[in-house]
Amino acid sequence: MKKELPLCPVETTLTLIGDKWKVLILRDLINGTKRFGELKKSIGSISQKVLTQQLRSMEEDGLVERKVYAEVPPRVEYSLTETGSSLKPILDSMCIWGEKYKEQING
Amino acid sequence: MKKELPLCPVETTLTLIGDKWKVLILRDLINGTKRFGELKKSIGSISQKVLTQQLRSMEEDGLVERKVYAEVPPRVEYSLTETGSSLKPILDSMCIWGEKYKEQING
DNA sequence: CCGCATCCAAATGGATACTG
DNA sequence: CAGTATCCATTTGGATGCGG
Repeated sequence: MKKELPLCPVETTLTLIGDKWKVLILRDLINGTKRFGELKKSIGSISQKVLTQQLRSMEEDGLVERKVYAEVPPRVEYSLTETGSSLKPILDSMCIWGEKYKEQING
Repeated sequence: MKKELPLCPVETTLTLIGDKWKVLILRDLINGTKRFGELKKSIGSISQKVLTQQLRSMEEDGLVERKVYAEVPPRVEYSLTETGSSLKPILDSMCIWGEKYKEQING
């Protein structure tokens, strides 16, 4: 099921990262490789099913790399691709803006 | 119904603008004040109900200003607040990133 | 440990009809 | 023109149980 890209580039970006879970995953992986279980624990309220879905989707989009180790018990590690890492400045901007906004609200 | 802000600032920002429709509305309004009908026509595939919902939500969040003129037929104009305008750099970054991404894919 | 399959509840969005 | 109200189809996500 190939996603087709929207006409507007802003929308393209949003389609890829504009999701509550995806940004949280990105922020986690920016600090380095993590295992599935670590991600799940770190994000907290996400269900296993949804986390899997999001990771698969981001993998398809070329933002995340998935590495499976043939061990028992199994180990699966996720990391950002170069494309994924290139989103960092945007995430940082969003972070800064979000903080300012919060200040405005709370006075 | 007051929304409570998420813990992570990135998420805060995303809660406010991370929506297919909201970014499109923002991009439209960045170029100046628009009437309801203009927005609807410009965005195209959005339904009246959803456009109203999104605008109301953005108004509550302090991103958009709504101005009603006591005329017949009625005229309602929407514009960005200062807070809303301050999102422009982020939207621009997203736009640029989206274009690069598209090139990579179609490459 | 990681993830798939299934079932089910809730939220979302479109279509339509009606109003000041 | 710019909404509101209602109904309904689709999507989404949580919970649970099973499997490599």
